[in-house]
Amino acid sequence: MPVERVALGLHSAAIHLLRNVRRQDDAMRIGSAQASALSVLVFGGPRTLGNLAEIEMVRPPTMTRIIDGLEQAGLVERKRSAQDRRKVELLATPRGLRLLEAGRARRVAVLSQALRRLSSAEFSLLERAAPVLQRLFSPQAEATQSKAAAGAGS
Amino acid sequence: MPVERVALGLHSAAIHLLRNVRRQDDAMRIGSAQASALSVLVFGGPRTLGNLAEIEMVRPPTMTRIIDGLEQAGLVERKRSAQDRRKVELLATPRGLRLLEAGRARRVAVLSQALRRLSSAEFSLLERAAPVLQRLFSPQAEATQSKAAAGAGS
DNA sequence: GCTAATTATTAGGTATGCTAACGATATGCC
DNA sequence: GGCATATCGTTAGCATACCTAATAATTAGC
Repeated sequence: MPVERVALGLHSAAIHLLRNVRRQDDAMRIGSAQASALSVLVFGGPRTLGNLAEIEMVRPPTMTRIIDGLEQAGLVERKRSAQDRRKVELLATPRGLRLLEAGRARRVAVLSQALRRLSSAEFSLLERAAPVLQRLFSPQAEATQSKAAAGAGS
Repeated sequence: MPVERVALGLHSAAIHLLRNVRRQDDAMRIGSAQASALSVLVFGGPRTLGNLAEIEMVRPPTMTRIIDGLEQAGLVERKRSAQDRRKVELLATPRGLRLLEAGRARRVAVLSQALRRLSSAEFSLLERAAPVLQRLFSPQAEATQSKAAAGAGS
């Protein structure tokens, strides 16, 4: 079955790719869940804690603690909603934005460096494969609305 | 820079791919680190704790506890090496093997199902891209040498 | 045979996930 | 208006997974 051989290959490649890229996040000095949550706030805009928990597919108590850390680090601000005082609005601070952009640049740099080691034929192959891979499990393809385009998830 | 666009695309695709595949692992009732370590033992054969820690890119104390859990669950056996009594040989039990094969089948099924939704041109593209992607961050490409064989780490 | 290196473990810290229970607020129903 | 109920976030307590530092056991070197 070639389908399953390709499936195994893609699975293994994805694991190794992320494993290497993720090392760069250490420089941010925040955990991966924090980085992912922050990226949603930076690239997707302010939202409530519950909404962010849903997007990140974690339970509210988990998000409470993720945000605790980000707030202590001065990367995110909590603000009680005026319309509904049960809700807490979350927004990235300028410092959070700068941190995330620097991290994204580092991640892309690692990947780009690996890509530059390829022959031009191999690179062109990946260039055409990338959009197909993105569609494979794109949020639109599923019923669930998954984490947005963020570009920094974990 | 097309290189960086491809890098971003591959990164995002890898995140979504693994997120979807990993959901299947919940059925195994063991954590992802345990599943990954077990898969190395099953598909790559017995090895020492330190060697496994290196392959999995975690520190020995972390591997000690990962194996603690697997041993308690009856999926892995510890055995002092006869040649060097400092070393601990790890090997998957028959039950560990069965569990992992069932899990692998589920993961591959999810991926294969997604692949089957592609056109034959798209599939053929991924078929050729998969080996290139695997080489991108393959252990051989790095300084380390012993990490090879595994074949299924997660 | 004493010293140094290697291997795994224990101890203790942080981050990330969960459920259950709670306080504060909003909504609905009478 | 007022009470019951639902919703939102938090606290409390538990599990997994990662780390560094220190320790015990064993092997290797001189």
